[in-house]
Formats: sequence, C-alpha cells, structure tokens
Amino acid sequence: MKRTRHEVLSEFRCSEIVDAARELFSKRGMESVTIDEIASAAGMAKATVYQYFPSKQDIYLAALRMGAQELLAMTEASMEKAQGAAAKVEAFVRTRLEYLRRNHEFFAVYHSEFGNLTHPAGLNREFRTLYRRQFDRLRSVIEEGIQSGEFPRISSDVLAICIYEATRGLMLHHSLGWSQATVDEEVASLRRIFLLDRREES
Amino acid sequence: MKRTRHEVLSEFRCSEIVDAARELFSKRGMESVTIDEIASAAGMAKATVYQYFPSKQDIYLAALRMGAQELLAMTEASMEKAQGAAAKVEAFVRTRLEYLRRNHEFFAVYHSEFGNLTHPAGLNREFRTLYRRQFDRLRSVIEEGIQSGEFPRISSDVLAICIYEATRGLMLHHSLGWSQATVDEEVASLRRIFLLDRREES
Amino acid sequence: MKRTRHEVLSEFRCSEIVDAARELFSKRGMESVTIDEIASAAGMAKATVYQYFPSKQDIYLAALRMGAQELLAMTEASMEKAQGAAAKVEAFVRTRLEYLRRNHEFFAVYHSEFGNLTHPAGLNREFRTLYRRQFDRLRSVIEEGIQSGEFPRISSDVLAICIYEATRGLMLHHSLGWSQATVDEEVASLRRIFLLDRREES
Amino acid sequence: MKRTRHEVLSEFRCSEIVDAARELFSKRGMESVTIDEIASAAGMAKATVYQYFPSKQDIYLAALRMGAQELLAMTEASMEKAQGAAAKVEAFVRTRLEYLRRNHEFFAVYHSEFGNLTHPAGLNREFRTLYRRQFDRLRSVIEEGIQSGEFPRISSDVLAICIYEATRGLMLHHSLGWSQATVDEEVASLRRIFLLDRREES
DNA sequence: CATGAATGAGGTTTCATTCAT
DNA sequence: AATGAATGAAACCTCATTCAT
Repeated sequence: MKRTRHEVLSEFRCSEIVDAARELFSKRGMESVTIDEIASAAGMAKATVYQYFPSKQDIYLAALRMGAQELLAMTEASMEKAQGAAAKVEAFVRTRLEYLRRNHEFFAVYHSEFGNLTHPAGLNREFRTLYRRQFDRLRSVIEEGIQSGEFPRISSDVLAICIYEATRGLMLHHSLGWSQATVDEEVASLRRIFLLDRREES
Repeated sequence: MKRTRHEVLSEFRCSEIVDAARELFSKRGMESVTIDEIASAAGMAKATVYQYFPSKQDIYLAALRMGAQELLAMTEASMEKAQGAAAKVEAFVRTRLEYLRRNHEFFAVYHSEFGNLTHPAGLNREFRTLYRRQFDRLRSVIEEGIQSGEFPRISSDVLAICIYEATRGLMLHHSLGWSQATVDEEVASLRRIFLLDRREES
Repeated sequence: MKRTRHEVLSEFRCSEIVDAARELFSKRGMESVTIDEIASAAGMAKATVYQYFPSKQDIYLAALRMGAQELLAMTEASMEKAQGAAAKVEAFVRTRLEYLRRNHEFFAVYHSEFGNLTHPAGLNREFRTLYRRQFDRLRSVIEEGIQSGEFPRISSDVLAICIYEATRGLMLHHSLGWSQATVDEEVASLRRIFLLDRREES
Repeated sequence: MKRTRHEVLSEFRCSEIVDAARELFSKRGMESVTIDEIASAAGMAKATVYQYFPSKQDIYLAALRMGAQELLAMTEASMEKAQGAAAKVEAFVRTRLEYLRRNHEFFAVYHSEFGNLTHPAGLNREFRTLYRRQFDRLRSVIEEGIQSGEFPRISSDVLAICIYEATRGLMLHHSLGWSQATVDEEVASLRRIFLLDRREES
C-alpha cells in the first residue's frame, strides 16, 4: 500500500510536468523551452522537476512517448472492432484524425518530431521505432485489403505511406486553419481515393 | 562595374555560408548548430558571418529559401513542359523526388520544418508562405485535372494534400533507408492510386 | 534512565553519520562530498542526518574533533606512562604514527586540513585550536627535555615544529606508498636526528 | 610577429586571471571561489575567463603550476650557486622560506594542496609529480651530504622528509602569526638540528 | 523519530552578438 | 572587409536545507 501511495504521487507529479511541458513544447519546440518555464507552468520549483526527470530531453521524450502510446492503444482498439481491411484502415485514420483534433496541442510536438526523423541522433532510434510500429500496423492491414480486393493491387508500402502521410497532412492543414473539413468528410474523400471501389457511399 | 564586382563577392560569401549552414542544419536542426560551427565550416571567422547575415535565423531562412526557390523553379519548369494535368502533377512529384534524392542533406531541413509550425514565431509566416506557394500550385493543376476528367471528382484540397504529403512520405522512407524503390516505381504507384484511370501503363 | 536510553541511541546515530562522513571526506575533501552521499553511506535518509547535525560543517567538524580527541587522549595516555622527556616525545610520535597507520582514512581529513588556511572562516578557529593543543603539549615536553639535557639547546618552538611536521611527513610518504619503513625504524631515525645524544641505541 | 602579438595578449590575460584567482583561492579554497568572483577580480566578464581557461579546475591548476615552477626554478638557481651539500640544503630551505614569505597569499594554496596529496583524484598525479621533483632534489643533495660527512648517517629519506616538512611547518607557523622568527634564525636552528656538526656558527 | 518531497540560491558553462583593430 | 576578443544573458543542473507526514 505504501508503495502505491508513493507511486501515485510520483505518477501524478510526472504527469503534471509532462502536461505542462507538452503544452509549451507544442508552442515553441523543444530547444527554446526552458526548464524554468516548465516548472512554473506546472506550478512547482525547478528543482522539483529535476526530482522526477533527470534532464530536459527526458521530459521531452516522456511527453512524446506518453502521447504516442496513448494514440497507439486507441488506434489498436478501434481497429480491433472494425470488420474488414477497409474498415480497419478507416478506423486507423479516423482515430488519428479525431485524437489529434482533440489533442491539438500535442499534434505539433508529435508530428513535427516525426517529420524530423532525420535529425538528432539520440532521440531517433526511439522515434523511429514508434513510427515503424504504427506504420507497420497500417501496412499489414492494407496488405490484407489488397488480398481481399478492397484495395487496388499496388505496392502496400506505397499505399501505406500515402495513407499515413495523407492523414498527417490533413491534420496539418486543419491545425493551421487552412481546412474546415470535418473528419467525416475527410475520411470519405480518402475512401474514394484509396479504395478500389470508388463509388460514393450511400 | 565595381559595384558588380562587389556584389559577386558578396554573393559568393553568402553562398559559402549558406551551404555550410545547410549541411549542419540538416544534420542537427537549427537550434543546436552554433554560429561558430557554421563559420568554421565555411572557413571564415565568426564575425565575418555576421557581416553577411544579421542573425542566425536569417541564415536559416536563407538556407531554406534558397533551396525552396530552386526547387520551386525546377518544379515550375518541368510542369510547363508537361502537357495535361496528370502529366503536370507527375512532373511536380517527379521533380521533387529527384531533387530531394540529389539534395539529400537539404531534405531534412526543408521538409521537416513544415511539420514544425511550432517554432519561433518569426519563422512561421515565412515557412507557411513557402509551403502554400508550392501547395497551391499543385492544387490548381489538380483542379484542372478534375475538370478534364483525369482525376476523380474529389475535393481538390484533399487530393492535393494526399499527393503532396505522399511525396514527402516517400522521401522520408527513402532517406531513412526503409525503401529502395526507384523514382519511376514510386511515380507509377502514385499514378495508379490517384488518377481516375487506374489501368497500368503500357 | 530513559534519558540515557535516548542519549545512547542518539550517540549511536551520530557516530554512524560521522564514520560514514569521515570515510568520504578523507577520500574527496569536504566540499565535494554531498549530504546525500553521507546519508546513504550511513544507511539513512538525508533528513535524518539533519536531525543530528545542523549543517554539513558540523558533521565535518565532528569528524575532525572525534578523531582528534581520540588521538589526543591516546597520546596523553602514552606520554604519561613514559619516563623522561625523550621517552615522552617518542611516545608522542609513536602514538601518532601508529594511530594514523591504523586509521588511514582519517589521516587525510585530519592532517591535511592543517595546512589549509583557506577554509570557511568558522572552521579555522577550531582547527587552530586543535592543532595548538597538540602542538603545545609536544613543545612543553621538549622544553623539559632541553632543560634536562636530552634535547639540544635550540628554540623549543622550532624543535617542536620539526618533530611535529616530520611525523606528519612520514605519514604522508607512508600513505602515498613512497615509504615502506616500519614505525620502529622511523622512530629510531628521528631519535638520532633530534636527540642530543646521537649514538645508536643498543 | 603577429604570432607574438597574439601570444603576448593571451599570456597577459592568462596571468591576469591566474593572479586574481590565486589571491582568491588562497583566501577561500578552490571550491568556494566562483568564476564570477575571479572574473570580476580580474576586471573582465565571466565569459572572457572561459576564453582562456576551459574550466575552473584548469585555472586552479594553472595557478598552482605557475607558482610551483617559479619556486622550483628559484630553488634550483640558488642551489646551483651554493658550494657543498650543507650549503645547498640551506639554500633550498632559505629560498622556500623567503619565497613563501614574500608570496604569502600563494602559500595557502600551494601548501594546503600539497598537504592534501591524498585527496581529489584528478589533480593528484600532477601535484605528486611536482612534490616528488622537489623532494627528490633535496634528498639527493642530502645523500651527498651524508657521504661527505656533513649530515649524520641516517636514512636520507627520513632526513629529507624532516627538512622538507620542517620548512613547511615553519611557514605555517609564520603565516598563522604564531612565530615571529626571521628566516636567518630559523635557518640557524635547522642547521643545528640537522647537521652533523652542531656547534653554533660564529 | 524518520523520511520522502520540495525548494531557493547559486554554480558552471554556452552562445549569439558586438566591438575594435 | 575580415577577424580576434569580449561579453550579457541565459540555460541546465546541483545541493544544502526545510517542510509535512
């Protein structure tokens, strides 16, 4: 029980920090946010932050990991429920669009970093792994869809890249205020682009 | 004539700086590169750099602008030559894939920033403008393609996003060594995905 | 009785702390040892340390005082037993050489500090007092020895300094592994140097 | 010539820094002196200090090395001039007593560190080497003196330790204000203690 | 009493930028 | 024009110490 007491507090503090950090990171990127700011945004002293995270990078990573895992779990859950490859892919896309729309502030951190896979050596392995995990999940479903005739017979790699990045692009346009489309509209468009059968739904 | 002499030298110096900077930026991002590094990579003293650029941001922007303009010009040129919307879109995509494949180190700086609308406020406006300029060019061609029946009747916005981001994604996978496909193969796949007529080419 | 019980525990805790501290101080000096390290070496929490000592300096002083008093007491005891000034001086030297040889880790803290005029003002007074007490004891015996003709008629101050510091130097060389001489050999050499009668012992 | 220009400035700045540092170190020890203090004592900005020394330890080491080498050189010079072992040893002692008396502020740094040879791992190798160099020089002269009959037939190691440390002790007492003796008096006493012939000089 | 948690007050170091030659 | 030198402003991080359970 005591252990739990301790863990609860620790987790609570960590999430306070990560939440505050996420917000700041999303607005100004990792490098230009200071620990001082994170601390005061989280309502605690700088040294307290250092009691939970050994360095700024760790906070950054934690913020990313937390969001990425949450997203991965949600995606997985909604794909499970869907029947058929097309429906699963739709679930994949829809979950992301919705999640990112709700977690607007996270999007910037998340996707800017994942667009940045070429950069800072240290972080990369982890990010790439996270990216691959999500990407491969999508690709394998598409593969099935090709077999079942729901998707056109095209390299599943390319198809997956297109769909994955299209999702990302839609979010970007949305978050920059360039697009007002609803998730439903976006999904419908994607269906007509990527599915073999392009007839509009009824 | 003297004026010209002067300008030539100045431009030469500028490009030495920008070239050195681009290489560094592409490897480690803007924030973690120091002016000292840029200067010594360009073979001059730090203070000399400041004689040509008033601040680090300006160097960064210049690096971006230089590449972006070059890319834009090349894209425009190859689109001019192409006949028909589909061919123009293909030219757009192909030019980018080829250019970025040749300018590998530039890719990271360039395209990663566009997921990064989160950065120092000042840069954003400029980035967005560069992005929009290229994006709109693509979108307007697609619009024509929809009219002419070459592209499916789907929101040209979404189509453009998909194609633009798909291109970006292909590059990313390529530059991470995840994909070995040739430009031709990639373009062929995209044709079959996005064009109305999905029959394979002969 | 309860009071005693209480005091015993308290003393026990104090010595746990001081022992741990002494070991660390001897290896790395006062400034670079942290309370955290002392606490964990003593097997308790940092805050507990503060229940027994109000500050780091106090721990340091306690470590010094404890050893110094022990040493002083032993020195005094063996001098009491000795007959004649020369024998007393020999007892003084011998006790120290043996004690410091046994308490190797303490040596560094103890004797190195007395060259250190550089400490936080507070410590100095204490150090000097400790030093003087021991030094004066030696000097007064030497004085007697001069009267009794055992020591040459030379400033007792200088003689005391020489003997005191020679002892220190011997320890230093020993603890750096530069000298393998036994205590007996060292004492014998000192006798022949400082006593009036330089004939070798039988 | 240009090279010289540069070197001159560099050396000048370095010595400004080291001089200021030495003074502070001698009063308050290495750890409790801040770079800020050193900088402002040297009349320059903190960052300037870092242009000449990469870290505080380096300043400390430089301060020590500089003094130690100066002292070594002076000692060597005066020993050269002296004829006979006893005279050389006297020169050794006298030079040190005089030098340290003139460079009072340096003594604390110097001798506290050399009394501290057991402590901080990093510095030690260098210091020990410096110590040995001086010590061995003294010992070899004493060895000669033993052969020539000027010094008693006692372990030259022990004799050297005694004389070396006696010198140190005399300085300590002097700098604490415990002794008012002149260098001449001190040297005279040492002669009568350590030389074989104990008759007073005329 | 014992301790986990919190923190204020610096410490060292870095770096974009300016100055003076 | 080119540069070596100088610097202010901060950044990250540490640690002795206090608080609250």
